[in-house]
Amino acid sequence: MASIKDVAAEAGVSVATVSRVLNGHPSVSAAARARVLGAVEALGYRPNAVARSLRTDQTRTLGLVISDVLNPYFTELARSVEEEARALGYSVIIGNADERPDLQDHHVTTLLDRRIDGLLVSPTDGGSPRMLEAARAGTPMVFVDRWIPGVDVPVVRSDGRAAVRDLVAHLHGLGHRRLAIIAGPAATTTGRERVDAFREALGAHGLPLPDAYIGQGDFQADSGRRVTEGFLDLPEPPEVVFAADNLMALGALDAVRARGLRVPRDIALAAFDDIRWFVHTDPPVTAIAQPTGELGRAAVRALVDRIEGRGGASVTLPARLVVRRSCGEPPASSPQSPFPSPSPVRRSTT
Amino acid sequence: MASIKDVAAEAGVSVATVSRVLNGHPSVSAAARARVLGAVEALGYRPNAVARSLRTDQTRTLGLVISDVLNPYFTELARSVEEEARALGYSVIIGNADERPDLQDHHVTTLLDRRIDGLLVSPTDGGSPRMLEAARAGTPMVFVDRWIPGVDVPVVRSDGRAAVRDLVAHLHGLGHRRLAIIAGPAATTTGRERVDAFREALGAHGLPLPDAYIGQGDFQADSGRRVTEGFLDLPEPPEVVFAADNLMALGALDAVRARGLRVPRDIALAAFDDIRWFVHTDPPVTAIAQPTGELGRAAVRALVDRIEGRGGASVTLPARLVVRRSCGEPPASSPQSPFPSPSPVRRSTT
DNA sequence: CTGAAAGCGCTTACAG
DNA sequence: CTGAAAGCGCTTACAG
Repeated sequence: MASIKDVAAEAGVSVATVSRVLNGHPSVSAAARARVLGAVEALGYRPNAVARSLRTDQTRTLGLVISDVLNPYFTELARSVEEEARALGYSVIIGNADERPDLQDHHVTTLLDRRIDGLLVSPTDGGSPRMLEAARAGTPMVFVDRWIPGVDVPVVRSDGRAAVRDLVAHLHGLGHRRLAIIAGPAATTTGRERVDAFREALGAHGLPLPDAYIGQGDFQADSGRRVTEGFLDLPEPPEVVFAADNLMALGALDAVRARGLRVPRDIALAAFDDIRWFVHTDPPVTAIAQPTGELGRAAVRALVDRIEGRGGASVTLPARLVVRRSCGEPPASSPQSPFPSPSPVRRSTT
Repeated sequence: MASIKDVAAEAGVSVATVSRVLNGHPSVSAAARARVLGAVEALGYRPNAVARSLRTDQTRTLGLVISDVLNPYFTELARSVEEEARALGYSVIIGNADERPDLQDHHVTTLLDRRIDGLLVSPTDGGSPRMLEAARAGTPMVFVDRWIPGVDVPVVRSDGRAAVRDLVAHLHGLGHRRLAIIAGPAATTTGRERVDAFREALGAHGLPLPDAYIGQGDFQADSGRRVTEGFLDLPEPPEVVFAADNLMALGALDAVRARGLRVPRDIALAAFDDIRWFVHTDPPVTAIAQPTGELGRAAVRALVDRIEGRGGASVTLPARLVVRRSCGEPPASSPQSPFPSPSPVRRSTT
């Protein structure tokens, strides 16, 4: 592969001059510029990004460590991250943690070894020593979706509390009183918060959240299936299951179907995170939708601000409830939302 | 960040010795090794991968350019690729082309500039000059899922011909005679092949595939919706729509639902590529399943074989039909597959 | 077993 | 406007 030396030789100038025209430095004569450009063209020369990075100490690359690529929520997040990064002149390298702290740590280490300019992470746990150390050492970093309390890093996420309140009001209005949740790992903020928000919302209606109705999942489908089976085996099974993410909702559907039961007749289902397939499932699933694309873009902007020394602040965006049919038929009489709500609620038209 | 010089100073040895212990070179005294390791630990030293790559001319990194991250098929492929690569000591950088040749070219260029050791690509088109040039210049490369005819690069893919034959036999057995297809882009091999296989299978049953029953899609959901609307507007709409990938099937479901029609009562639906949600859609969707994980792993093995000078050959794996209910109820009388088939056919139990 | 030195492909003060 | 030179952080013959 042609190097800058080859170009210099071909153009009859020094490598310094070649470098200057390549980097748009103003002080190069038109003649020299033309000869260099000609040589670049003739040789099909492309600068070696590795050498450039070593010299300039910047890679123009962002690292993104997501919890699970197989989760459509994160996949959409990753897409918007890459898009915004590209618009700002950065590449992104994605590491998939598969919800495993050890894999997360592997990717954080690899990314740091490659000297990425900044790190975007949705932590699966409280953070490995390596990650915490990087944050402390000042590596530009921002948390997205999930975060680690006590670490001084901006957080870009959505707040689902109001939407969870709307969901519980919706369920209560439908006559449901025994509500259960498939929780995410307690080691994650979203794992804890969604349970807290759910419990708080139940409390507002005078409803309890007994321990038996809190199933411990790990944000992946199998755990949703397993927890749902447990719920169904209870002497008094819940009337509604709220899955804290879309994959656990998938697992719940698997479990319900495997028993020959029907949603919502035998048990109602709702999920955190909305995905396109929820419109076409049997029945369509009521879900809480996050502004995923906006989250990804905001996270990149915050990170690039950090990298380029412009601060970079936390951002919190609201989530919203999308009512479909998996919790029972809403009263047909009411064209309006059947419960008072301070936050935007959309009744799906599909 | 500590460099190798700092470690050498801390350990009281030369950088050459530090490098040797870091790389497991045998000729280092036990004492020197211990001091170096101690210094590494004390300083929290991590080798700079950028510098190492520049010096050794290898990055231990694979590039993967996929057609669309939002497509679960590619997402699963990417996951298995990363997994196998990691097992072999490589990282992978994913580029998402979003089915756009210009974006694909952007990622190929970026990846090549970063001097990845090898490139895995599922081309969205006939290949940009840059990609073709890289292949000709001997950059280790393998095509996965889709490929470019005439380019001397191994191809790892699955052959859906037999499964498409099984599908058509299934549809024919159910009494369907007017079968339509939502095709992928003609610029892609899978786009062309699935239509060819479908036409050929129809021919074997004496059925035509009129032009009006070939809708041009682009493997993304919106095109599936649009094409399906066109089919439904036909004076004589088809009885079955076969979507050449899962996203176009999603779009087809959108279109059918928007008209207040039902699958399979009003129109039957089948898809290429099986995804977990197809079990829970209304109705469950009959699909052709690829051995996606195995494809990803085989592709990585082939690529690493190329990189490490061990050849690296093409691999073709069979796809298989998974019958569900979206094409009509199969005759309940037959516990066996209702059609003769040389390839493995699984009747889904879900 | 060990170190001094060259060199990977760039960029960038510095001097002219 | 231009070039010679230093240097980014490593690895690896070469000599001892």
